[in-house]
Amino acid sequence: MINNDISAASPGVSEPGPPRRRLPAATRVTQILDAALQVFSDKGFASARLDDIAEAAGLSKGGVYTHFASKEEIFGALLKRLIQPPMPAAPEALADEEPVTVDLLVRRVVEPMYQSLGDPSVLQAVRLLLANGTRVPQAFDQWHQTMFEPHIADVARLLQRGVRQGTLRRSAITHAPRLILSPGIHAMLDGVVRGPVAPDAIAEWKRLHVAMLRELLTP
Amino acid sequence: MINNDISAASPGVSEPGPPRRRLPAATRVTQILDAALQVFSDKGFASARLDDIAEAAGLSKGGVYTHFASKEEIFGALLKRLIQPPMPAAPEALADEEPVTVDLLVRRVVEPMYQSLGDPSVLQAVRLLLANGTRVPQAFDQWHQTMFEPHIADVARLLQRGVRQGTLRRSAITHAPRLILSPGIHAMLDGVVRGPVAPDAIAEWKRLHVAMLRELLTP
Amino acid sequence: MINNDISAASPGVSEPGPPRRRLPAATRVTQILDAALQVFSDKGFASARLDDIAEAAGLSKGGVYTHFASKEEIFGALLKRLIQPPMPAAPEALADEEPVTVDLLVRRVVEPMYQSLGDPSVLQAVRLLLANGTRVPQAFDQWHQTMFEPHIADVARLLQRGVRQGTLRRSAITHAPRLILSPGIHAMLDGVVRGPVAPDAIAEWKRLHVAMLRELLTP
Amino acid sequence: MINNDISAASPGVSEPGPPRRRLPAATRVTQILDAALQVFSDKGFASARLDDIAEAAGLSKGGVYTHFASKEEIFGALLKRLIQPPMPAAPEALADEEPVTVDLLVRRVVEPMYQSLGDPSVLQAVRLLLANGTRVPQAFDQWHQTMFEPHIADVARLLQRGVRQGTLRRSAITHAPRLILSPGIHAMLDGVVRGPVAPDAIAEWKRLHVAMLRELLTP
DNA sequence: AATGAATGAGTTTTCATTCAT
DNA sequence: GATGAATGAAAACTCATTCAT
Repeated sequence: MINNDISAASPGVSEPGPPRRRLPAATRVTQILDAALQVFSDKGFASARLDDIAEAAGLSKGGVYTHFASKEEIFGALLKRLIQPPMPAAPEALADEEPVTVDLLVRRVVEPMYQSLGDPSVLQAVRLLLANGTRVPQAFDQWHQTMFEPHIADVARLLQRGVRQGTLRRSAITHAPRLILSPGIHAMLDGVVRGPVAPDAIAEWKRLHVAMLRELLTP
Repeated sequence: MINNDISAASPGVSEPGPPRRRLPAATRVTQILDAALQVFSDKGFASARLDDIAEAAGLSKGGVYTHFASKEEIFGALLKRLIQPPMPAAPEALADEEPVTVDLLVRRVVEPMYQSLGDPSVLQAVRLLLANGTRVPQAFDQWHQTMFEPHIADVARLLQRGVRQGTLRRSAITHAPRLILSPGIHAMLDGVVRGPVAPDAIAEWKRLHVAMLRELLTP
Repeated sequence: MINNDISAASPGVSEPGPPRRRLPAATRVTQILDAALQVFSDKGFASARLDDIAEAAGLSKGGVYTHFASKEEIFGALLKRLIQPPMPAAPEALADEEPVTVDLLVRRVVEPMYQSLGDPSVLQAVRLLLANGTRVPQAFDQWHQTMFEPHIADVARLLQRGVRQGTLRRSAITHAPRLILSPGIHAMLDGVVRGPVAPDAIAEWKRLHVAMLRELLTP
Repeated sequence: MINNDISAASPGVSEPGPPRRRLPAATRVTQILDAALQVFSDKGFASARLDDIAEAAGLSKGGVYTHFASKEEIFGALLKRLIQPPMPAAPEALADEEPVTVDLLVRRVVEPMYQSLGDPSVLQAVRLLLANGTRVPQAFDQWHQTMFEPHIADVARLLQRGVRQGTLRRSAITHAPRLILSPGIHAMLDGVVRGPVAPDAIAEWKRLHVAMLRELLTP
C-alpha cells in the first residue's frame, strides 16, 4: 500500500540547489576521507554508498569522482592515511643509563594506549580495520607492523633491560611482551563493540591495568 | 582467511553505453508520468513493468529511479496529478443578477461533462482510478472531493437561486443536485466499459440529457 | 536495518498444522470462488496472489490447484458465475391488459436495482468487472448483454406500451430507455467507489429516483 | 480499448525443472543458516549474494525465500543463533566446600576460552559479529550479555570466594574480574585479524596466560 | 484431497560510474 | 570543480506452478 498522504506524493522537483563552494583539492580530499572513515566504519565497505560518503563530505556524488577514481581508491587512500604516518609517534630513544621501571613502562606504553581509547576516531579506525581489513590483506599486516610490532619490539627491549638492570621482576610478561597490552586491547575491543568508552571508565581500566603490571613486575 | 576478494565486491564494473539526452528533472517527471498513465491504464498497476514505463518515457529503467523511489511512488504521483489540479477549472463566478435558467445549467454543468467524455485521456484516468484506486486508500475520496463535490456544491447553489428566482421549477433535482449528473455518469461508465464513445453517440447522450433537464426544470 | 527484536528473528518453523478438512469438491469450488471474488475485486487480477485466495478460502495454495488448473481458470470460472445464471431474474411476463404505470416501472425496474445496491457482493462483482473485465473482452459484452440489455429491452417495451396506453407521458426517457437507469447507475458507481452505501442512503437515492421518474412520466 | 492481453499478464509460465530434494523446514533452515554463516563471514553482509547462500545450502534462490522473508532476516536469524543458546554452556555449580584455587579458575575459565580459539567456526562468528554487528543494533549488547557477562559474574563469585577462603591472593584481578579474560581476548582478536591461530600458538598463549594468573593470584 | 517446500522466470530495486551542463 | 541525470549490470525479491509426502 502506498504512502497515505497523497499530497506528499510528487517527487522532489529539486531546484538545482546552490552549487557548493569550490574548495582546494587537498581540503576536499581530507573532507572526503573523513566522511569515508565515518561511513566505512559504520557500514563496512560494501554497504557504504558513494551517496553516503558524498553527503557526509558535503558535496555531490559526482564531486567525489573529481578527487577519486573509484570507491576502492577512496578506501585505499583512507587505509593509507590510517596506517601510515601520524598515528604511531616513534618512541623517543631512551637515555642509556635510565632505569626501566614500571613507571617508565606505564608512561611509554600504557598511557598512550588509553589516550587513544578516548579518541573516537581511533576506535572508528580500529573498527574499520577489523571489519574490512581483509579486503586488502596487506593492509592488515601493514597495520600490524606499523602499529604493534615496533611498539612490542620496543617493549621487549625495555623489559629485557629492566630485568637485566634488576628494576623489573621476571614474569610471564617479560617472556611475552605482547601480554603487556592485553588489558588495553580488551578495553579497546570493548570500545569498538559497545561504543566509545566513557572517560572515567577509561581511567578505571588504566588504573587496574597499571596495578596489575605493578604486581607482576615490581621486583 | 576472510577472502573478500576485491574483484568480487562491487557491481557495475562496466562502461555504460551512450546516455540518452539529459533533461531537467521537471520535464522528465512529466514524461514519466505521461508514460505511466499510458502503461498503468493499459495494463493495470501490477502488470505494468517498469521497463515499459521507462521505454515509453524514453529513458532507462534506472533513470526512472532517479526521479521516483518506487513503482508505487510513480503511481501515487500519477494519481495525485490526475486528481488534483488541472482538471476542475474553478467555475467563474456568476453575475449577481444573471438568472439561472436551464440553458445556463447546461452551459456550466452539462456541456463540460460531455466535453470530458470526448477526451480519451479522461476516460483513461477514470478507468485507472476504478481499476487501481483501492491501492491508494484515500484516492477515491480525494477524487470525489476534487472532481465532484465542488461541482455539486456549485450546482446546488445555482439550483437554489434558480428556484428562488422562479427561473427553475422545483423538482427532485433541485432537492438532490447530484442527480443532475447522473446521465453523464452513466455515459461515462459506458465509455469506460465499452471503449471510447463515438462523437455522435456523445452528442446523442447530451441531447437527451438536456431534454430531460428541460422537462424537469422548466418552470 | 533489521527488526529490532532479535528474539523474534527465527522463521516460523511451522508445525505442519492440522491438514484441513477434506471437503466435497463442489463445496471447495464454491469457497474458492467466493474467496476469489473478494480478492480479485479488492486487488485486481494481476495483484491477487494465489496465496491470498487460498487463505481466504481456508486451504493451502496447493489445495487450490486440486480444483483449478491456473489462476486464469479461477478468474474465468468466477466470471462465468457472475455473469451467468442467478443474478438477472428473468422478468415475469406481463399480463396483456395490465397498464404500465410509473408504479409498475418502479416495481419492475427501480426497486430491483436498489435491492442489488444493498448487497455487498453485487458491488464486489461490479467492481471486479469494471476493473478487470477488459482482461476477457467478451466478458464485458456478455455482462452487458446479460445484465442490461434484456432489462433495457424490457423497459423499452414497457415504455412503449405505457405511452400507447396513455399511462405514461412522452419524455426523454421514453425515447432513451437506458436513461431510466441512470440515477441507479450513478448510485452504484458511488457504492463501488466509496464503499457500500448505507441502507438509508440507498433508500434516499431510490426515493429521489422515483420522484424524478414520476415528474417525467406521469401523464 | 484497455488491452490487458492475457498472455502478458502473469509471470512464470514455464515448466519448472526437476525440484531438488524436499526437506523438513527445520532442516532446511539449519542448512541455510549454516550456509549463511559461511557466506556472510566470508564476504560480509552486503557482498554476500542470495545465490551464494542458496547454492551453499543446496537449493534455489527462491527456495530460500520459502524460509526467510529477506536477506536481512537470514542475517538476523543467524546472529540470533550465534549469540543465543548453544555457546555458553552454563557452568556447573560448585560444591560448597571445594576451594577456589588458581587451578580451578584455569579449568573453569581459561581452558574453555582457548578451546574456543581452536574452533574456526567460533572465530568465524566473532569476525562476522565484528564486521557486521552494527547492522543489528542490539546484537553487540546481546552478545556481550550472553557471552561475557554470565562468565564474568561467575568468575567474580569464584574470586570472592577464593579470597575469602584464603586460596587466592588479593590482586587487581580480584577487583576487576574481567581482567582475567584479557589475554584470551587479545589472542582471540589476533586470531580474528591474522587468521586462525595454530594449535601450538594457542597452547603458548594459554601457558603464558596461566603463568600470569599464577603470579597474580597464588597466595 | 490437501499440504507446503521447491523451482525458475520475470520483475523490481540498487548503485558505482559516466558525462552533459 | 561541482552537479545531478542517466546508464547498465548485478542483486534482491515475487509468485504461478509443480510435486513429494
